[in-house]
Formats: sequence, structure tokens, C-alpha cells
Amino acid sequence: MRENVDTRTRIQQVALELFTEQGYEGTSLREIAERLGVTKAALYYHFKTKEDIVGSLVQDRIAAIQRLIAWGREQPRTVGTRRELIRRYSADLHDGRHHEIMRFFERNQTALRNQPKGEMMRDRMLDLLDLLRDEDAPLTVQLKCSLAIFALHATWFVFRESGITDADRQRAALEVALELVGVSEDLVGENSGNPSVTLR
Amino acid sequence: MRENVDTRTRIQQVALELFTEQGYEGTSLREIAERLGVTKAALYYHFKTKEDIVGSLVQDRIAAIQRLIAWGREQPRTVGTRRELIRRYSADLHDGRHHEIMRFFERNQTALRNQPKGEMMRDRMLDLLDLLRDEDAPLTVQLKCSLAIFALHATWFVFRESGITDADRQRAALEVALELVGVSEDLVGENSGNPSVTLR
DNA sequence: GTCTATAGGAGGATAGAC
DNA sequence: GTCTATCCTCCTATAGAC
Repeated sequence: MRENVDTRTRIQQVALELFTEQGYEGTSLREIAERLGVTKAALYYHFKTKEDIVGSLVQDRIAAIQRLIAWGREQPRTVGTRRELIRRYSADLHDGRHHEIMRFFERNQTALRNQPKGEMMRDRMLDLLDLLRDEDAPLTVQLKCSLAIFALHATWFVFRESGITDADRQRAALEVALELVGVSEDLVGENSGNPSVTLR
Repeated sequence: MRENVDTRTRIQQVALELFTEQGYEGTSLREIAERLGVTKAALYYHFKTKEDIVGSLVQDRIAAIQRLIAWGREQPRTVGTRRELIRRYSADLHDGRHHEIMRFFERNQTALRNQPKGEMMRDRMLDLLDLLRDEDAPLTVQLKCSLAIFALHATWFVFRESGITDADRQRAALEVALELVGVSEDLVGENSGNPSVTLR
């Protein structure tokens, strides 16, 4: 029972790493098993299929983004709300290993397209982008709002192997992202809550 | 000889489409052949391997970006140069089907990682990002410069299925990208050349 | 929980006829 | 240039012993 949980978690860790490095379809269950020192069949005790491993990886993220979107939809569609959405998304991204899941997701868009959980994840991200932009605004403004999410994701890509801490990355990305969604015209509403609260 | 060229081109078109929709590894040569109404073996007359199809797709892009980088490295590292880099990259992207190649490339990062041409493409894009940012500048400024490229690529993702023309997309993306690399402090140098000249 | 063994299929690639 | 036929490899997944 204890090893049960442990092995399951180790499978997830190794799978996430290999899926991100070599791609979902480029990684076989044999490789995962070998790296763990077990056989393929052992994996099937913990996960019904290969897809299920992915499902177990992304389901937490899907739920977190859904919560964020649900919150956002109850707020007024102001710049202040958008800025808070960005703050919460950023905090969540840097909490735990969540950004690693997003990297895996980004790099395997096509492979995950044929999977229920993959499509769900994609749909939620699109919902979030839609929530961030005002469809009546000029295209340039809409694009900048959407780019804010990209900014938060892109830090690891842009500042690769530099001697930069994760905290530095997060700070810079957040600052740029907030700038992209716009300067709040309504500072009263903006700071009414805890600005750096996480999602959970 | 005439059909030779034709079939080769049709293979490239179908392959690009399927690779982009379903992923490189998720698309079999059988699928490509079937859609063209030929057999797998016929593909092997035109391309030595599956990798070779990818190579034929990206090699033009690699060359174009290399030319752009070569040009950029000869210029002073000013905001004006960066703005011109963005303009040229944007013009090139919208000339022909180049942005479709980039979409394919973005969506298949992991799969292309094991291929020589894929890595070359990736390295050139990283070179371009490095050329656009000043390593001594604050992280936020560097991030914004890099994001400019993302802005040019992201338009199709952000404004999906809207009734927006490609020209509108390009215009908005270019405006945002130019804003991200910074306002030119040196307007004299900036407009010395033809501002919308393409790469070739 | 993990193993051996294997089913069952699909994929990339090649040989050789036409 | 395109076809048929085939090889070989690797994959996901399952059955059943320990």
C-alpha cells in the first residue's frame, strides 16, 4: 500500500520527464519501465492505459484552471479582474511542479489532441484566453491580453540555462504579463483581496 | 518529369497538413499515401525517409532565418535594428505558406528534437531570440523582446475562426511586436531602408 | 505488486515487377 | 513513377504464474 503510492508517483514523475523530453508518442512504456527498473506489465497494474498516465498528470491542472475561470466569470470584466486572473494563474503555475505539466502540454499539443483529457486541457486554456480579452476591443489590445499567458509560460524557454532563479523568472514574467493586460484604471477594486493568494 | 515535381509537391502539402493536425509521429506514411491515392512505396520514390519529408519542408525556413540573422548581426544593436528585424520576420512569415511551416514546427517540438533539421530549425529560432534581446538589459525588457516573436506566431492561435483576415492579423501582430521590442530612440537610422522589404 | 510470455497489430522501409 | 508483396522491428495491451 505504501509502495503502491510510491511506485505510482514515480511512474508519473518519470513519464512526465520523458514525455516532455522525447514527446508522448516518442516515449514507449518499455522506456518508462526500464528507467524505473520494473517491467512494462507492472505499469499496467497502476494505470489502465498509456493515456491514463497522461490523464493522471493533467487532471489537477484542469481542475485548477476551471476553478480560476469560474472565479473570473463571477467578477466584473475590468482590467483589475484581468490583472488578478494573471496574478492567480502565475502563483498557481509556480506552486509545485505545475509549470512542468504545462511544458509537457505545450510540447505535445498534437499528440494530446486525440485524447479526451488533452482536449479538455486545451479547451480550458482557450476559455482562459477568452476570459482575458474583450472581444470588442481592438485586435492589438486583445492580442496583448492573450500574450500575457504566453509571457508566463515563455520564461523558461527564453531564459534557458542562465544563472537565473525561478523567483527571478516568475517576478519578471508576472511584471510583463501584468503590463500586457493593461494598467488598472480602478485601483480600488484591484487590491481588495489578497493579491498573491494561490488557487487552492 | 512534370508529374515528378507535381507529386512531390502534393506529398509535401498533404504531409504538412497531417503533421500539423495529428502530429509527426501520429501520422503514418500509409495515411499520407492514402489521401493522395497512391501507395506507401510511391512516397519512397520521392523521399528517402519520413524524416526527409520534414527536411524538405523546413529547409527553406532555416535558410530564410539564417539570412535574417546574418543581416542582423551586421547591424548596430539598437532598438531600430530590432524593430527592422521584427518587420522583416513578419513580412517573411506572411509571404507564402511560411507561417504554416512554423505552426507545424511549434506543434511538433518534441518529435523534431531527434531530427537534424528539426534541431537546426530550433537553434536558428533561439539565435534569433538572442539577437533580439540585450543580455545586459533587465529581465523584463529581455522577455518583452523575445515575446515579440511569439506575438507574431500567436495571432492564428488567439484569433481562431474569427472573421478576421490574414492582413488584419498581420497588422495587429506586427504592431504589438514592435511595441514589445521598444520604441525607437533613433528614428533616423530606423527608416533608412525600405521598411517592408521581404527577406529574399 | 511484479513477473514471464505472448498476442495482435502498425509502422518504416526495401526488393523487384511492370 | 508507381505497384505488390514482404521484412523486420517495435509498440500497446493482456493472460496467468508467483
